[in-house]
Amino acid sequence: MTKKREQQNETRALLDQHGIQMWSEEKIERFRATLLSWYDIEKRTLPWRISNDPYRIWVSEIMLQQTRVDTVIPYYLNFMEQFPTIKDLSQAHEDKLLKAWEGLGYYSRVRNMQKAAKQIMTDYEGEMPRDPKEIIKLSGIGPYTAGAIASMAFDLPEPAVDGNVMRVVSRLFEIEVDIAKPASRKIFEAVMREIIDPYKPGDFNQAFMDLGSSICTPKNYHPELSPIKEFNASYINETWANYPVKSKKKKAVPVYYDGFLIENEHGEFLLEKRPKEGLLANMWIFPLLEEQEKERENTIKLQKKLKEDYSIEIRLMEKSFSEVTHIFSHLKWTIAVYYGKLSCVEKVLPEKCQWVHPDNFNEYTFPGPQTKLWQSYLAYQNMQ
DNA sequence: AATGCGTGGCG
DNA sequence: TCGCCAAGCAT
Repeated sequence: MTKKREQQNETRALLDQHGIQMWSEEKIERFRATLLSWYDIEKRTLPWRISNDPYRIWVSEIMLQQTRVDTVIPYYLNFMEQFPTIKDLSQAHEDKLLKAWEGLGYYSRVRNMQKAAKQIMTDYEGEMPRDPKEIIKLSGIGPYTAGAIASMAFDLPEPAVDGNVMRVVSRLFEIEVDIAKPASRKIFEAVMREIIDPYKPGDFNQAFMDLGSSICTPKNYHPELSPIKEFNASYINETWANYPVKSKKKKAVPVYYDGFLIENEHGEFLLEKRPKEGLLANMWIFPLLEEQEKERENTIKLQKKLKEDYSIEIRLMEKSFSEVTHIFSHLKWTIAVYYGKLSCVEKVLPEKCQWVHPDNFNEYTFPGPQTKLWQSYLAYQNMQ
């Protein structure tokens, strides 16, 4: 038995197991033609669609992970200008990379991408490997991105299953599995392997993305407007409101901080570099002290803590002048913001800390909460 | 498998 | 205001 036949038997078994009735070969071919002719007319012109260069496609796919197209475009143009080749990326300074990513979120993406660029330089002579099994070994590249690169850059009939594909396919075939579960991805890959166009796999995959973001949307969905409505079982059976099945996310856990804008006699503020792993790794932020409760410490206690943790002596204002909130995927920060004047110059700051003048803030990479803290201070100053 | 990891837009 | 989302991956 050939490998291909073996794989086909496996995918068929998976489909049977979940009660998914695969289309006839004739229907599959009609579907491909319908979808691709819609895509030919309606496809968006995007900066990463002007060539099949695997590097350009790779960068776009990493940026687009959990991120909207409109947000990505300016970052993408800037990034490609600063780091036009895999070699440039592999040799870049990490601070410069992080700065280019500032505001995009999920910052480990860019560190993983550089790690992968180095892997490509050493293991693949500076060229993206063509084999999906090799592509997926690269840092930061998972099943979706590997499939996207293989199909778009190398014309290989590989599925690229993301949220769009799961949503569209679950409606097409009335698939009941919960798309929030990691294990569900394999079901959708099996379907896509059956129906993907072997001649235009890249366009086929991208057509699902464009359809998913324009017509087959999560909300305000109008199946009657879809170019593939005649293939859509949930439309024909009027069950489309039930798909996709998706369990709820847990809500962000509240965390409370006091944040400190501490100014020295040169008009510089104390910044702290976050640890090299975890949330907002390697980014710069004003000192924060965590509170157990929403209840705030008094000024004396905070001054004492700051002396212990940062070996600085300050005159702190009596009350915080504002409150800043920031919601991450899994955390909700609430920060009471204080202003303080350095009263005593200490000999040794902690390694992670620096005094920085606001004129030079743009040389440092700030995460969202840090930007909000600074904005709240500027607004407070304008009130005075 | 479940959790950690950002941000901005929208109803 | 808040919940949900948008082209996922590492661990």
